[in-house]
Amino acid sequence: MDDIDRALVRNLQEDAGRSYAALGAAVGLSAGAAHERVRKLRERGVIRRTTVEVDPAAVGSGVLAYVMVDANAWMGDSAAAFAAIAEIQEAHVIAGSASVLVKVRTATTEQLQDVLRRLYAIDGVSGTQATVVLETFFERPVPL
Amino acid sequence: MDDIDRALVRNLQEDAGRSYAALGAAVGLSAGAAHERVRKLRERGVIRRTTVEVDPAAVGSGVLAYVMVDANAWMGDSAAAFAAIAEIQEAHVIAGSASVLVKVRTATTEQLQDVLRRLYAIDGVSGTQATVVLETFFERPVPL
DNA sequence: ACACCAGGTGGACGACATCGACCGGGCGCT
DNA sequence: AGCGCCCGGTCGATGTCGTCCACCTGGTGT
Repeated sequence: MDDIDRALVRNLQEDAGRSYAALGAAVGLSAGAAHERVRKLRERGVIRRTTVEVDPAAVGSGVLAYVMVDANAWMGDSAAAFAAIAEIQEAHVIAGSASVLVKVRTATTEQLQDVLRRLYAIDGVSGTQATVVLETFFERPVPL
Repeated sequence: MDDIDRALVRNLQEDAGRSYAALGAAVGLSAGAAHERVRKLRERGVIRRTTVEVDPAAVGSGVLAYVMVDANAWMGDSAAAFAAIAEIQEAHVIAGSASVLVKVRTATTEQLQDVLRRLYAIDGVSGTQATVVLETFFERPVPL
């Protein structure tokens, strides 16, 4: 994981469709060498997968909210219960007054309310506090 | 934006490296037709870009925190000020007691503290409340 | 000083993206 | 209702690119 690897990852974050020849040229390597390094980055799990960034509003998820979930029980083993709610994009166990922080995307605020209802149905959940996003300044890849 | 488009996007979210032939087969179309639909999805901005998902811990961003930023002024035009802090991965204007919610990734808690210091330096920022993530259950693509 | 090896180069081969010519079915117009 | 237009599809040709391999080189440890 040297500077060249970091440059490769940065390039792929910008555009994963870039050719290995272009990738190599960008970091001063041949196409074959660039290919080999990227292969190893995948193998090591540094690169998890190559995916596509979607405009949430265009696919019917115009409403974004963060929900602090309070609990009266140990939530460490409840990942599956949160994953079962399709509208939840992220779920984290947090330090602080609440127990879990989830990121929710829905089409409407009514559907957001429905997600809150389903959150309450999870074992151990004692309360929620939703924060609705008014405007997203930016969302960008993991920093290097 | 019909069911076929949704299926295509779902497939590309899973693996953007999939061939157009495989993509077409998955939705009952020829490679050419699949290619054309994906091209239009990009053109329309439904697909913003094709990128690579990176393991944050592997690139020196093992600490994740959400920070509620309080302000005593209108923050609507301050996107650039937040974008200038490289460790900030997301920044949203929110409804509620705080003004802005930011997602921060750093290597250490010391660096997190430094980010908080730089947040205070932004015009209009009057306070911060950081929530450190202990464990991430999951992070997944925008739901369809 | 020598041998080993991780990591790089360049070329060959096959697969895949990309484009164009052609086709069919749905919709609006007369 | 009939006609023609056009969006969106299939199929096939072409060139680029990913992928693999054989060979090379510079650094490291004994």
